[in-house]
Amino acid sequence: MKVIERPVLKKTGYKDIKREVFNRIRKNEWPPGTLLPGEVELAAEFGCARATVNRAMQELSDDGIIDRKRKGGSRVNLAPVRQVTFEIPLVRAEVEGKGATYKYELLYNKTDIAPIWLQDQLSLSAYSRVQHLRCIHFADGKPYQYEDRWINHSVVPLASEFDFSTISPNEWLISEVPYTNAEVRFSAISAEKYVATALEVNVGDPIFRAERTTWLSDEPVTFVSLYFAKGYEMVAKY
Amino acid sequence: MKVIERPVLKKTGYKDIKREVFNRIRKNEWPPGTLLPGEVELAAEFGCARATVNRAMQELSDDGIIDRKRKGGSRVNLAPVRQVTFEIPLVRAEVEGKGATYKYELLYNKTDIAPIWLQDQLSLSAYSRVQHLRCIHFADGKPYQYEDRWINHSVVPLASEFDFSTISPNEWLISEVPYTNAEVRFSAISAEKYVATALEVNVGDPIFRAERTTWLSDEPVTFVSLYFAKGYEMVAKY
DNA sequence: AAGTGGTCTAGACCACGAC
DNA sequence: TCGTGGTCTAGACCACTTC
Repeated sequence: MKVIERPVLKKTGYKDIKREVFNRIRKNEWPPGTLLPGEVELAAEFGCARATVNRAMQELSDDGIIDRKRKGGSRVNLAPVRQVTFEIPLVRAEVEGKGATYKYELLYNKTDIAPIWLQDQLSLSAYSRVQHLRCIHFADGKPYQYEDRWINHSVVPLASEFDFSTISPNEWLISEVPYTNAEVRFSAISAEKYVATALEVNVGDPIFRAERTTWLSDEPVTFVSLYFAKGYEMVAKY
Repeated sequence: MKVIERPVLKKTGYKDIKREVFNRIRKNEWPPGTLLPGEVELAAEFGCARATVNRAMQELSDDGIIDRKRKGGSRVNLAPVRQVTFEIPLVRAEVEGKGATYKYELLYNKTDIAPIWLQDQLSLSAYSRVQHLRCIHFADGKPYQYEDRWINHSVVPLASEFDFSTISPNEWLISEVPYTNAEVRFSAISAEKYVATALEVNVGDPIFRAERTTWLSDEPVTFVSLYFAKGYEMVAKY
């Protein structure tokens, strides 16, 4: 008589523990507020080392599912802090990712003293020299995104010499000043004349706008306003 | 003579390693594309166990700074995939967090057969019963967010019995059906009459809208459109 | 003061994937 | 094939916090 072969029983890894704990939480076996068993106890239950349990619980904590405190133990979060994560691709990558042809065009490029509002925005000293660029990104020949950017020359002096007629400031900056900190603000605005013209929409049409300020360890690098074409949607799953 | 006390020299932890490696990358000592030293080598350099280096490098990988492959080693990412993370709080918490007084009002509440477009949106079978709610959230007495929600009764039948006149469907659902999957879409739209009236803005004004579809393991739970008051901004740092 | 999570170690085995 | 990262272990010490 033939013995049915079974796949070898896999050892419980941290992922298994993470899934199992999460399931118990989701099934309300451990409702919000519950004090979970300690790491030692869980390790005993799952028959593994404490370090393995620790990793699983750490990740659940990172994911905002549970809250951990020394001595206090781990508790199921009362108000799960849902967080959405968006990837911020290069415009070019975004356009090409949709299967469209990307085109870029420089509209304006001038270096001068920073206007007052920008000094405020970037905490610049008076008379700082900044480069002002305006450009537009196309998808299949149609305007996709209008970009209005200011670059701080005291941090990125090389910008003055670079030819932005073929490479967009976005792309150049990423290669030149990688790993910056940034703040983004998304909002809905009404298209004013200049933007409306560039994006080929009517004045007053609703526009999805992203404003981003970027620093290289406390030094302001650039401020950019991105105006998206009509119908643009920013999507995320979580 | 008094001896200056120094803090005891701390051992190098995974955070130190992470910071150090990141600094070398940022200083272009290890430019994008560089093949980094292996974990064993780094462990030797930092005088610690491989596991410690491993944790540091894992996090750098999670952060999108480096790319790791078995046998291939770790490389500095060419195109750093920047990602922004937003927290999605309860409206109430959001309003109160701004120091404003929160108020909620139910405008509409009716249960019926799902309209065709919703059947599509949620992959519902025909004749599914859904509850349609409209409500508005105030901050200091001013309209803050208008909510238009549909709840799938076959997943959350209890919704039909619940009194939404004081507790918003948002809050009730989170307590009732926690840890769901969701997809959000943000866009800028033009206020049509009904929304404009509710938010006390002019018809045609630009509105920041979030649409969210929620599932409880493949079962569609709810679809909601959130319309934010004029001037609303969604902010994130990264 | 004591219990819980945070972190490190030294060693081990495994699995992927470049060669 | 075989080097690299992925993961686990058993034990240890430490630091934070609540009691």
